[in-house]
Amino acid sequence: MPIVRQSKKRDAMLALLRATGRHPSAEQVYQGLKPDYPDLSLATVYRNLGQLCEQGLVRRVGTVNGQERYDGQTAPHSHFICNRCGRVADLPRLSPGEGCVERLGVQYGFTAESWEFIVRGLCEDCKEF
Amino acid sequence: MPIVRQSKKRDAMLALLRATGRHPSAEQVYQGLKPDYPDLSLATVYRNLGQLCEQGLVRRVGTVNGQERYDGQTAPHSHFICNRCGRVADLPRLSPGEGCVERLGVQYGFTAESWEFIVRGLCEDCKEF
DNA sequence: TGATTAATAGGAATAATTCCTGTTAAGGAT
DNA sequence: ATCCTTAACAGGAATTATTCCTATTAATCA
Repeated sequence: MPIVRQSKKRDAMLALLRATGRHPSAEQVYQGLKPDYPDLSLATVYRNLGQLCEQGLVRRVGTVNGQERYDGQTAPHSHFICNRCGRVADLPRLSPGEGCVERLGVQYGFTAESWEFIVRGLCEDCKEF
Repeated sequence: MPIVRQSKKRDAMLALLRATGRHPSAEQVYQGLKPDYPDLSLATVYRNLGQLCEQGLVRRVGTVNGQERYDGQTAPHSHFICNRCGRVADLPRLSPGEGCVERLGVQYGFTAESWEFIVRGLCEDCKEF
């Protein structure tokens, strides 16, 4: 595991992810930073997203229309995903009882590293088709 | 929405998905049926998986290593996904309190169509690295 | 200030999924 | 039973999100 150096672009990515509530895709992060970093490469975005996830600073939310979405908010919470427009919205924490996942791990023999609750449906705007 | 005709291959896909507990990918469904249906096409597998999902007979479980996984079990339950070997296992139903999602829908303005709880970590075999 | 190597751009490569064209066959109408 | 409409299909091409590769740049430490 190599040491992590300071990187302007990675810092900007994390700042963007923390500032937005939109749970952007890699492409959207790229488009969002391209104006400020004209020589930004999409490969750099993917590499840094992966690294930020490994560091636990960013979470993968799930794939929407074939594209992974990322979240810079690390406090535990859940997500709503619109099946029509692909919008990802935050929901309050929704989880089974305290210690529930741990007990299941013992029972089924796994070690839980993370868990998530996702609601899918139609958002306010898409309801009226 | 066109009428749904009887199809040997689609029936076989559904039977396979209902019989297995492995939550296979499209490719795995294809490989599993190829012996019995030598002229089966991967495009057919994808098309029928999509249709079965629309009909509510099959559920998408989530992407593991870039591949979507499918589940023929429609009774409500949750899933464990191994971060190392990609194994998907069933867990008992884990959900927030009765009516909780409905209340959130009212509060946040969405219409929920489905929800899922996913635990990720290391399975029994992968624990010992 | 120089050495080491993480970070990067840019473009090529990979691979899951979708699309397209001509053919086959399910099932209702005759 | 036979004809008609069109859903289902095979096979292969196209699309596209993501990863990989190579040479270059720059962060950090001695």
